[in-house]
Amino acid sequence: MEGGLGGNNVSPNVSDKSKVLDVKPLRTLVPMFPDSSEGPPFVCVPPHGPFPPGFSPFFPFSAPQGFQSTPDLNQNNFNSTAVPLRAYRAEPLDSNGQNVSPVGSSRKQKSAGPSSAKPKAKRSKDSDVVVVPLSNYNPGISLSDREDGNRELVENLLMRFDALRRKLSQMEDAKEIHSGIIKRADLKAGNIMMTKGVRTNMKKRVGAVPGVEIGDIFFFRMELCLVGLHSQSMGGIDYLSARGDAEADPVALGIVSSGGYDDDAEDPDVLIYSGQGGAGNKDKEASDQKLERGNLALERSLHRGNEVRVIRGLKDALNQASKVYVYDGLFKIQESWMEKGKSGCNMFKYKLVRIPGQAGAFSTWKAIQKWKAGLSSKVGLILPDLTSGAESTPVSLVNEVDDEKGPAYFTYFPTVKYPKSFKLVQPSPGCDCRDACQPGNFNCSCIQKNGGDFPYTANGILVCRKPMIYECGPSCPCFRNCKNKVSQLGLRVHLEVFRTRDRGWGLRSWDPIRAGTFICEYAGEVIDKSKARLDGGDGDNEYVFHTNRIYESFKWNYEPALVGQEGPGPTEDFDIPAHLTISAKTNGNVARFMNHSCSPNVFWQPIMYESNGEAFLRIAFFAKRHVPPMTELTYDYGIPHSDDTGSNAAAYGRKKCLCGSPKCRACRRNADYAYAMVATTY
DNA sequence: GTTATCTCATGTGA
DNA sequence: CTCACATGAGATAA
Repeated sequence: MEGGLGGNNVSPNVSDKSKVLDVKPLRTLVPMFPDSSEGPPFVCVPPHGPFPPGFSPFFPFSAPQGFQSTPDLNQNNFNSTAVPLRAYRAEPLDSNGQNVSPVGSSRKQKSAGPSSAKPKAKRSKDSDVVVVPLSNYNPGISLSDREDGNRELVENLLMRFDALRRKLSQMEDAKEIHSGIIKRADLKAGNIMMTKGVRTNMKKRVGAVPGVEIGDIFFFRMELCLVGLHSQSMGGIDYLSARGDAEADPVALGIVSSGGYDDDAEDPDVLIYSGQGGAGNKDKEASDQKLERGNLALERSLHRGNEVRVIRGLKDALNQASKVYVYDGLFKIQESWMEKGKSGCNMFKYKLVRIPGQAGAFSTWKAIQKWKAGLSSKVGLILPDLTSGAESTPVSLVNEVDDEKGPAYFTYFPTVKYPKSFKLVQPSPGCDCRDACQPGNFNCSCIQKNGGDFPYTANGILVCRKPMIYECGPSCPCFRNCKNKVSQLGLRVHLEVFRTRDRGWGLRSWDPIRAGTFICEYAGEVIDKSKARLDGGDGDNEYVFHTNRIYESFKWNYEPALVGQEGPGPTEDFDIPAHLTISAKTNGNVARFMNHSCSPNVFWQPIMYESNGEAFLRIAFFAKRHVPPMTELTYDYGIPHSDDTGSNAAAYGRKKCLCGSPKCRACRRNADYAYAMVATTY
C-alpha cells in the first residue's frame, strides 16, 4: 500500500478512538441476554458461563510470566535460506562437498529432470468411468506452469482439486454413479487432475517449491502431489532417484511425518524420523530395514548436506478421523543411526534439524495445543471466552499489539433477529423425513429445494456455492442427526478475536479450517434499508452486513467437464428474494469482527430454512480455501452501488482499503482491474 | 515401453 | 474408540 495513511482514513473495523476510550470495563463484555421470546433457539447460559479447562476467568490485564508470543502465520516471507529455485538433477557432488553445484550450468538444462509432461495414456481397465475423457479439455495451465509453479497457481489448483473432490464425494454419498461407486473421492479427483495436466511443479527440486509457503496446510496427500510439494501419493520419503547412473547418488527431497512410525516430533526444531520398510503386516513378517530407496536417499543427503522439506501430519482437531498436513519448511539431516524397533528389527533413524530463520509453522501448532490443554497462556489474553458460554466453543479475546482493552461494548448474540413486522417470504413447509435426510432421497422436499443435491458432504463440508441453499429447519422432523443443518449447529471452530496492527480487531482461528467449512453466520438485527442509512449517517456503524452490494464474482465450484457433465454447472450468483441488511452494532456475534479483504479466505452464502412456519434468510460464512491456524479470516465487503446515494454507502466509499492484497481493488488502476478480474477466475 | 513393487492413505465396519 | 482391512495412487525399479 502506497503510503498516505491519511488520518481520517478508517478501515471498517477500526473503532473511533473517542469511542474506544469510552469503553466500559471488561465485565460489560459479558453478554446480556435479551428475552428470547421470538427468534430461533438461543443458548441461554447465565453470564459467567463455563470456561474451558485451564482458563481462569477474567484474566488480569498485565501479562503474567511464562507467556509465549503468538507466531504470525500471516507473513508470507519466503525464507532466505532456501535453495535457489531451479531444476536439480542427481549428479555427483562437486569437490567442495557442500550442496549442489551452482545455478545455470547449461548442461543441466537439456535434461531437466523427468519432465516430459505427456499425460499418461489412460488405463482402460476402469469399469467405473465417471469421467468422460475429454481430449480437448483445456486445463488452462501452460507447459512451463506445469514445470514451475507460483503462488496464484498453487492456490488455484488446490481450489479446483477440492471443488472436484467435494463434488465426487457428493455423488458418492447420493450413490448416483451409475456404473461403480467412487470410494475415494480424493484419489479420484487427484487422478483426474494429474492425468489432465492440471498440476504444477512437476520438475523435482531440492529446497523450496515455488508457490508453496511455509505454514500451508493440506488435507490429502494428493494435494501435496498436485502442487509438487511431495510427489509420492503414500510414500513418506520423496527423493530424486539416481536411475540409470550407477555413479550417482539419490537425493532426498522431502519427508512426511505423520505417525506411521514412532517418530519423535516433540521439539518443533528437531525431528527424529524413521526410515521406510521392514514393517510387518498380515501376510508379511517384520524385517530389518534396508539401505535402499528412501533410506539410501536420506543417508546420501546427510552427507551431501542438502535441504529437505518437512511435512508434518497431525490429527485434524475438527475431524478426528482425518489428518491435516503442515508444510514446516526446510531441514537438514544432522545424523543417522540404526536401532531396534518395537518388532525387534533394525530401523534407520534420521535426525533432522530445522534451518533457522524460517517462519514458524509447526511451532504454532504446538503452542496452540498447549493453550488448549491449559499448559500455557497466551500473550495478551484478555478474555478466554468473549461469548461467556453463549457459543458452545469459546472465543478468545487477545491483544498483543497495543493497550486497547477490548472492543466497544456490544451484546453477544449468536444468531440473527428478525423484527416481528418483517415478513420475508411466504410460509414454507419443511420436509417429512422420519430420520436424518439421506442424500439421494428425492422424496425429501428439502433436498428437492436444493435441486436434488445434498448441499453438504457427509462430514459437513459445503459442496458448491448456489443461488440459495435450503437447510432443514427446527420443525423438520428429521431432528437429530440430519446433516442438512450445518449452519445451525453454532461455532465449531475455535476462534479468536484479536487486535490487528492497523485494522482494529480481527478474527482468526486456532484450528485449521478446510475449504468449505462453515465458520459462522452473520448475527445481528435485521433492519430495513432506510434504517441502515440512518444508522450509517453518524458514520460509526461499521457493523453492518448488506446483501445488496457489488461483489466481485469468483469461481469456487467444480468444473463440470471434469465429472463428465456438459454445460456450465450450477451458477454461483446469488438469488435473494429480498435484500437483507443486518446490523451487528449492538447485538452480534464473531462475524462482526471479520475484516475486509480483496483476496479473502472466506465467503458468504445465503441460506434459507423454515422456522415456525416461515422461512428466514441467513448469511453463512464458509472457508474459501484451507486456512492455517492463526491466519486472519477475511471476506469481501463488496462495493456499494454507485446509484446508492445513502450516506452509509458514502461512508464506505471514503474508507481506505487496508487489506494489503496484491489484488486490492483500491490499489489497482482501471486497466489492470479487468485483468485481475480475469485472473481470479478460471 | 510395460509391469511389478513399494509406500508414514483413507474410509468403513467390527 | 482402536483395530483390521480392502482398495488405491504415483513414482521407482526391474
